[in-house]
Amino acid sequence: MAGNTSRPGQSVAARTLEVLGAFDRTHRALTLTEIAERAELPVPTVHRLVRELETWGALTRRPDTRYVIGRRLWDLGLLAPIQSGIREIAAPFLQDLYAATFATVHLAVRDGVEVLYLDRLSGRASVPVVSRVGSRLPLHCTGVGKVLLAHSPDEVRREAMGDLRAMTPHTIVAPGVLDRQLRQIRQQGYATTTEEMTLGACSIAVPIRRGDEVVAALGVVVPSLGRNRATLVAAAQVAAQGVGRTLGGGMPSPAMV
Amino acid sequence: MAGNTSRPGQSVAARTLEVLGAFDRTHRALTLTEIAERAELPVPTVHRLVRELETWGALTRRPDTRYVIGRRLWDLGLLAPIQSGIREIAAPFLQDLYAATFATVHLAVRDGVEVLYLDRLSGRASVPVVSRVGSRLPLHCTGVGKVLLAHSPDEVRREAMGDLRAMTPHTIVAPGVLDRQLRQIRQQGYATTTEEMTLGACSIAVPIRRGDEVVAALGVVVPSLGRNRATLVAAAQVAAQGVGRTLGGGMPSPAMV
DNA sequence: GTGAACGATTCCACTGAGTGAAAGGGCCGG
DNA sequence: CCGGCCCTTTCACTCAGTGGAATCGTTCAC
Repeated sequence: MAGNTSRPGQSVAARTLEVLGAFDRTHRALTLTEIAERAELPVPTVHRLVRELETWGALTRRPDTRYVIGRRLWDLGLLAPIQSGIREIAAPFLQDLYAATFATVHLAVRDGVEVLYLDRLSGRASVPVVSRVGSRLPLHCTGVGKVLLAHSPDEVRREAMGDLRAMTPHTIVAPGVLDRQLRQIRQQGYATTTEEMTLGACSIAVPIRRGDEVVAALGVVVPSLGRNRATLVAAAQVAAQGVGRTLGGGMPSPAMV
Repeated sequence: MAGNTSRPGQSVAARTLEVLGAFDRTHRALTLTEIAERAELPVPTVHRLVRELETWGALTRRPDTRYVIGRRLWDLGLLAPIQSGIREIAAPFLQDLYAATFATVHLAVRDGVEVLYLDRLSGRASVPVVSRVGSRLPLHCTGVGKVLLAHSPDEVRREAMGDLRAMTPHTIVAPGVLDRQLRQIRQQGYATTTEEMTLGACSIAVPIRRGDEVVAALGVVVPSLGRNRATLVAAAQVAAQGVGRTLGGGMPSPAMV
């Protein structure tokens, strides 16, 4: 910045972004001092930046003097290609699937070695689940994750296999067992989980294909699979087919995520 | 900034935000030069800022060298209180309403003298509508808008009445007529529109209350009202009651928007 | 094949915007 | 009334930011 800096080499733009970066899912409302601590910047510096961010609408100040992400950033976030691609196309199909099953329905893509949840519909009566729109979970213990993992490049699969953390006593942590499951998932065209991520929650998931490539996964979460497993799989597959058809068979473009 | 500036008095942070501000619904992917034009900044300056934004994840560069809003800003936008308040609470009720009617369902709040759409569910079979999540429309010609207008402070109503633009031949542009409608909406507890915003689209809308205050509105869009008007009103009211009950009767906090 | 046109990059002499310790307010709770 | 906590403002100090110009890389017309 300009002279007198305690940490030279960091630009003003970077500091501004650090301030925004202080906010996350577990820190949605921060005081000036908290932002300064989390961004590792002096309070007066943060104060100046925060005022500019507030003026522009990136942050909003609540009556209790805490800052929260502002409406303008919300607007901006909605412009991300994530939002306009698969998510919008899939939305009606998710709704149909929800209407047919009244279970929590998920749309997810792979982001590195994690599942990124793009959309979720959950009825009041549904099983409580941890996933939220925008949240990331491990690939190996969720239905959509296993589908995506089964259709990932070897490289990704190897990396993911290296860290099979147990989320519940039912989580599969043996690479051999998981590998056998993945093969089966590719064969039968769907994945299941039984309390592997959350106790009391089971799921089935199917791939969404653009042409030959699996670009996303669609999942249904229920208290137990039992006798309606076939029904759920059928319903999910119909919905996934529909999304895939609407996506078109064209070249998968990175902008469509 | 530092010396040599063509437009002194503008901070680096402000310029960085100008760069982000260059993106909007009709400009989702911009080249460097386009950003520079829209932000009214020299190309090299924008280039430097854009690279920092890309490094941080606020922007993503597509293969065709255009920039789009990045995933990290999407994440950040989801943290806005807009997202976590009414929207999440209402989501299951919207889904129930959708499942019951298979019509496009809206959740909206008033933002100044406009309707801000917080959420939308639309089945494939539904009427095409212009609203999208995050979009804003005039208050006087949409169902949710009329509900919100009917329960607005006099000041807002006066301002909105001053500019009744005709969107279709059916749009109500006479303040007297609209005022009478608003009174009726307050009495009967719901609003209707018939092709006032889009030809071929009618709607009914009901208020969502937190305690006594109307904090949002819930709307259903259908091709025509006809004989199932009563059914739609009933279904929407049940859903709106549910949302209101779940919101709780506490002090309406601005953070909940 | 050539060169005009356009956008993305890089350079670098020039300078005023940014910095942050310190001091000043404002608001509790004790 | 005072001590603690957080927000806000001040201001001497200084180097980060600026942007015109030059360069590089494509694409496209002829």
